[in-house]
Amino acid sequence: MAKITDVARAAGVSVATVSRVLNQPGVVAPDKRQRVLDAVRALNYTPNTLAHALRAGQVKTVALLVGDISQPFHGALAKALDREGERHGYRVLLRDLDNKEERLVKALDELTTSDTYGVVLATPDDLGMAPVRAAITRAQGRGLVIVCSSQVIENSATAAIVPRYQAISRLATHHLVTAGLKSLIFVGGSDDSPLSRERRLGFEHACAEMGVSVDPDFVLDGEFAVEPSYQSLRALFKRRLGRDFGPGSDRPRFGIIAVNMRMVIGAFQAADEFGLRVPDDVALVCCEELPLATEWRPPVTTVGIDFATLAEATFAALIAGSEAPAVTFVPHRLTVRVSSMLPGAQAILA
Amino acid sequence: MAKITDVARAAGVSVATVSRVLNQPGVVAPDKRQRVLDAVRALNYTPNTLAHALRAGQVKTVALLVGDISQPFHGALAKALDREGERHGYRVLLRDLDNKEERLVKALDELTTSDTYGVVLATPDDLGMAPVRAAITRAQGRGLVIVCSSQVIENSATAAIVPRYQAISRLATHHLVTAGLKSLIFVGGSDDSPLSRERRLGFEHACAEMGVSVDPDFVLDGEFAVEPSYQSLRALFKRRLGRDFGPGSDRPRFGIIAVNMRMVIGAFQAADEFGLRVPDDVALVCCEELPLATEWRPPVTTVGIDFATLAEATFAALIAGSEAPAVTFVPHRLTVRVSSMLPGAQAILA
DNA sequence: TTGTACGCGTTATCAT
DNA sequence: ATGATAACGCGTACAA
Repeated sequence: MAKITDVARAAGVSVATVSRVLNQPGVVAPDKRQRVLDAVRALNYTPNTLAHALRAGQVKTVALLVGDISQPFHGALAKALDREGERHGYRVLLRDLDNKEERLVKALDELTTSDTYGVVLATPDDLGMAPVRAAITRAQGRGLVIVCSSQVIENSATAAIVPRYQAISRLATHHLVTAGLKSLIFVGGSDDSPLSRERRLGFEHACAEMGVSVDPDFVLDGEFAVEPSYQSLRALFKRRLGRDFGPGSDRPRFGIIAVNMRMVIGAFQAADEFGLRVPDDVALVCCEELPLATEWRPPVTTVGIDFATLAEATFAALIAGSEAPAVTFVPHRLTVRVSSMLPGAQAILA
Repeated sequence: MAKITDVARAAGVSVATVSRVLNQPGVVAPDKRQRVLDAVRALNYTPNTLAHALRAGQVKTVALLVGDISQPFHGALAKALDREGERHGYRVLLRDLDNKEERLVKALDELTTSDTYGVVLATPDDLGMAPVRAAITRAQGRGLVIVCSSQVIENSATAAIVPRYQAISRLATHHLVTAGLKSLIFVGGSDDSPLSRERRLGFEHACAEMGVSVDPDFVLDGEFAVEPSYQSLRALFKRRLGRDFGPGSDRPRFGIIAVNMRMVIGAFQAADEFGLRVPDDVALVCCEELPLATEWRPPVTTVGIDFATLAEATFAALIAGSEAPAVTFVPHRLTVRVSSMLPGAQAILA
């Protein structure tokens, strides 16, 4: 509660001197400097952030507008951003959008440069719609720096920090084909979403490259959730299992590429219901890297990005402001775990 | 970027009138009032939050200090707090503690009344340690309102908003015993944690009340994670399954009470490995209510609190400040799902 | 009802 | 090297 004038009085100097001691050390004479520091300690003085920011005309806060913070993926992102922000002296304001477009527009319209230096957009939902783009433009017009950590927004001057979605599902598919699998199931999202389309293309391209045919029936919409993934896989198994792919007479293994961990869970449950074991009967890869993938039994092979790297690139773009590149790609990584290993290979892990 | 003086000039009035139009509607003459509102629109004026707060001496931001935001439980809490804060005009600043005591102390020491109105503490870790209590006291001395949404902090003037942990595990246990189960396994945490002790007591009290004996071997430490829960259950099954409890000759069902969803996952995996089906061979209850419990297959019976209610009580305590009651209990609820149903009863759901 | 002027706590400019 | 003071944008007491 002590202010700079109190410190000045206690130290017997002017407020200007106190300010200098704190901000331009070395300019003030050693004796006065010491007296000021003593007074600061004695009075337990802390500069008023508000007054500082008002004077400086800049706030060290970034708003994280996130689709659904109760999803571990977004939680991990928030965590990484908080850590990275700490390094740069920024704080993170959290706004949960509940995956609603109108909440995003409202949240954007409420932000000001007096609250917030910049905004991090992170939602899988399509941000290309006119109302959203308009809200982004308005916010930018108010001087806010906006960065999107999930997708490239077409026709928008918003810096994007994105994984290569297509390359990720392509690598995941490649991994399974390399392991000798010929029958592959892709559990993705609806083609309405540009991101989902990207991922499906990655799957199909990889299959084409590797000479594996894609049965349209094997491309499923799991709606990014457990139940629909389970249901669609179950339906597929009912129709085709033992006829077109394993386990039939010779029980050939087949593969599943699932986009996120919830879809992986759905896949495990469907497989389980048909007596299929992972990885003995089914090899499985997930296109996002979360702690749960490691904790799962068997541990799940993933192709994913590192959240710390994503956060780092995001802050770099925020700080660069309008100087930031339009698109920054975040590298991804294939982490092979038991879920996609040949039964014989697992022992080598130990 | 327009300021109040710009609006005043455009409307041909003084800044005081503009301020009044915005803050004390009804005081200003209708014609001037309209001119001001028009000017506000035309200039796209937004009051400067910083200057406003500086003048008002109060900030409408609360800091959420959370153990690990990548856990869905904490994510759900953050989401609910964001929503409730919105209702009261507050924003939520997120700080992830990574379950580290020193991070908590540091985060608390960095907060000021010029940044933050109050602080919500939410971590399962023990907050009773001296360094933490000291940091809390320091923060309170600086005028911050502190509320703890996870536990009662002994010897501290911090308002607590807490579930009745003991009652929750007790109700979960009661539910299983009522369903006719005599062999119960409790997957909890280490007794080092006060919260874990509470939960274990709830389990034991319920057993005592219901005349069910507690085998100390059946009280496990799952460390709040998948793998340890899986391992400890697996070890127990190896030693005792088919000897002391089902499935033996007559395959009696038995029950598992697990504290959180990660432990439930571990339990499912251990059960699966021994060919035990939920709920046919094992009935299962989880002591926290998360979306994943519903999505799981089979859906998991839970005893848990409602996050919206928790958030509501938390903000009530924040706003009440020193007038807030020392402890506010959040009601819990038993939601019976398939995981604990008798095989015959499941059909009735449909 | 309306306008003038001051203060919120800082920092930077300008003298000294 | 140091001190007095203006300015950041707003709300309100006081005067008119």
